[in-house]
Amino acid sequence: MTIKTRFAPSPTGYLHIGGLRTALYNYLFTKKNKGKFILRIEDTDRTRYVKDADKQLVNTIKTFGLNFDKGPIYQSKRLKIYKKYADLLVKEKKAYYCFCTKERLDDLRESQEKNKQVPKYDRRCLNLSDEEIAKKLKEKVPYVIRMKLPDNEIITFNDLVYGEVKINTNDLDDQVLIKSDGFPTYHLAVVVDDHDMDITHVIRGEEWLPSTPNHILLYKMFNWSVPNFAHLPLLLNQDRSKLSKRQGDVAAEDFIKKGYLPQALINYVAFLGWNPKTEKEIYSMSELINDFEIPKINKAGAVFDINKLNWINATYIRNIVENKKIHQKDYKYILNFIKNILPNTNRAEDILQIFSPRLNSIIELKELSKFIFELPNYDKNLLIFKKSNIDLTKNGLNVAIQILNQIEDKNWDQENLNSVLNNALKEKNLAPGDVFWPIRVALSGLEKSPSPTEILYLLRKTESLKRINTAIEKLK
RNA sequence: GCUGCUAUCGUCUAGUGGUUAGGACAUCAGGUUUUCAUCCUGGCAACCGGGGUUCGAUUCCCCGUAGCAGUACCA
Repeated sequence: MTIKTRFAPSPTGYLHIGGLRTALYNYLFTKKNKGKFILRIEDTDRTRYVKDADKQLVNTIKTFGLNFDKGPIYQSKRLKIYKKYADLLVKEKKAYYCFCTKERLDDLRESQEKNKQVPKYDRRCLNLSDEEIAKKLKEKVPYVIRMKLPDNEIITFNDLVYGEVKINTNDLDDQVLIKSDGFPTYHLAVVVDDHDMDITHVIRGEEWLPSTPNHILLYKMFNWSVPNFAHLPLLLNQDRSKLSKRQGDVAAEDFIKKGYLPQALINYVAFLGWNPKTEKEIYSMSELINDFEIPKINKAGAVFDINKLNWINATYIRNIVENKKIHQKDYKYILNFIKNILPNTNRAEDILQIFSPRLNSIIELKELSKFIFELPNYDKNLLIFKKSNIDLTKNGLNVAIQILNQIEDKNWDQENLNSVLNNALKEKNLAPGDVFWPIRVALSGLEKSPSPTEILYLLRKTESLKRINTAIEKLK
């Protein structure tokens, strides 16, 4: 049997990082088993619909390389199908019309909570006579359709991640299937669609575990075969609550905008709740596909840790820059990113080369490279190395000016700069701290920066000499 | 409240009826270096608690405890 999975986000905005992981696991499982992966847009809540969020979602999923075989399929275009099935259940007395108003439902819940009862629908409309129903329908009283749960029945299912789960129907509610606006709820739509699309494995977040019995009941009411379920442990904030926007970025797009590489994010997110049981940490998509197995998924929620993401992203960046020939596409991606955040330079490649070892995300380049475009104000004492003094520093800078001046523009590269400076150091018997340190400060104005030869190279001759002269002036 | 799920370093995790409980991130210290970063070396750091079962339990069972989720005409 062909494996079929789906990722089914609702278009309420960005792609949540948890959603990204759900999509990823679906994708990995599907590819591993040579199945089909469907994208379905669950747009049944018109009040939460965000314009074009669906397009954004599709784009984002694609930038992560999670290509789907079919879709996107929109639930809002399948209204008739859901209604047909809901009507069928009503006809078979497996579901019923409910005319209760929102107000009554709210009051009911309130009083139940006050009396420490389980808040659930009291089935007032279950026993309406056919005449009463017909009358209300004729009067166009708004209604919903609710599923009728069996009493005191234990629903057992075998979750691929959590194992055997048992829930008594008495603890469940008669879920609404069709809302008063005619749209289906998630519960109906998900069951109808997953059946309709021959989904074999439903891989979704753990928050759905408690309502899975409702879904199973629905499958049984329709006489459909029940798919496999694999519920995924939740992604958590630092305080272990469900990952939410409150405590930092949760939109996958935001990470991309900050210069996290899609493959790094994929790599990181894959390891949140799943582990290949090896000690390898860096996995490409194809390696993930190869090693992915549902039994290796953990049960406990995982805290999203930006530190580890930073490390993985930094590792990817360094690797791509060090092996740019192998990773040409990724290298270009980074360069393009740099051109976007630093539009006023034609030195993107040199900047990347020099700063890549100190980058967690590409956006950090903006801050790190600032001094190249504008020399910051700095205290003249910063020019003097801790083991040196003002006279030695002045001397060092003057020597630097002299020898740098002799270097021709065409020879102005790191290797040459380095050897010329080192030779001068030897010949004149100067300490590195009297030459390299003050040059570096003169050029960057910073306490911490890349090495002097790197900055000299970035700044080129004219600007470098100008900045060193400025430093000498400061020391007078 | 009710129902369900979960529980190994701060974090992500590996692992076992007998282990010095392993790795990675973070952190700390040292080395390299003109600073920073990279890189290298090393250190600190965990089996939620209580009962069983057992010669022996972090591992199996039970009970607690804690955390989380669900409890919508949201998904």
